[in-house]
Amino acid sequence: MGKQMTEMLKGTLEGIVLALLTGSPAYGYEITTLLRAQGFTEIAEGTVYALLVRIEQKGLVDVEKRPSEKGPPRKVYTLNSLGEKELDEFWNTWSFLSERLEQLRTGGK
Amino acid sequence: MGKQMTEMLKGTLEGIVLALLTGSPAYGYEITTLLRAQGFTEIAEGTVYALLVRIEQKGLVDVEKRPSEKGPPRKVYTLNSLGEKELDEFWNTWSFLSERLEQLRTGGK
DNA sequence: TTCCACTACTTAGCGGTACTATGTACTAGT
DNA sequence: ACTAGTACATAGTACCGCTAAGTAGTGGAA
Repeated sequence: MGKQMTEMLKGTLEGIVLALLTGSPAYGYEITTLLRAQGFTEIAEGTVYALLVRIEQKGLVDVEKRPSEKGPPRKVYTLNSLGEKELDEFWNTWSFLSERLEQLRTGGK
Repeated sequence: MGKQMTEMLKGTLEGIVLALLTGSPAYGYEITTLLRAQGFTEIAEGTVYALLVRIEQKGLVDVEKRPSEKGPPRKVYTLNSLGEKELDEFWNTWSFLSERLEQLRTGGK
């Protein structure tokens, strides 16, 4: 992964994962493949699992363990109300930053 | 500063400063006030100076010391060709991330 | 049956960046 | 003499993504 992207993902990756969870619960391995399908081809597996531990400890998601047909049991994450609130704030923060940057790019000093 | 914003600025603040420097050189204190005027009201002074040291050491800017009418001498930073190249890459990285997030926000799973 | 690939999760240690807090130094106004 | 504003510097901290390595289960190829 490029260094720029690595740094830029700090703070946004959590929002991306929370956004992925809206509406449809998912488990770690699934989220990793989802991210890769979305273009984040170089996201490290460990990064995702560590992030999931974090958002679980922050109480943003509910977790349920389910058996898998092929491999160890899955940990399925569901966005809860606290998580939705956090996601809302994320979008606000993102919008602010995004607007400033768009302004900067189009020459608005 | 909100924690979300703090994390999200990682990787983008450098790009923002480089963008601010395109066309018009500036010194640290000036850059800090410019950032605050753009809405980044809680950017810490120390953050900016540390960032300037970094981009100077990476060779992205040229530096010139100029006396000030009111206070210690200023260090004026000018974006050089390497800096412009870095800024280009920054915009590419930003565009990629921005597009993915916009897609996520508008329900595109 | 041994080996490999895929699925699925975990964790210790590292590097980079923004923040906190504090300090230095110079000028001008009260 | 004191304060506010200008201007820069830096040691220490926290957070987060990456690297690397591991554990555990299933199924197919050799």
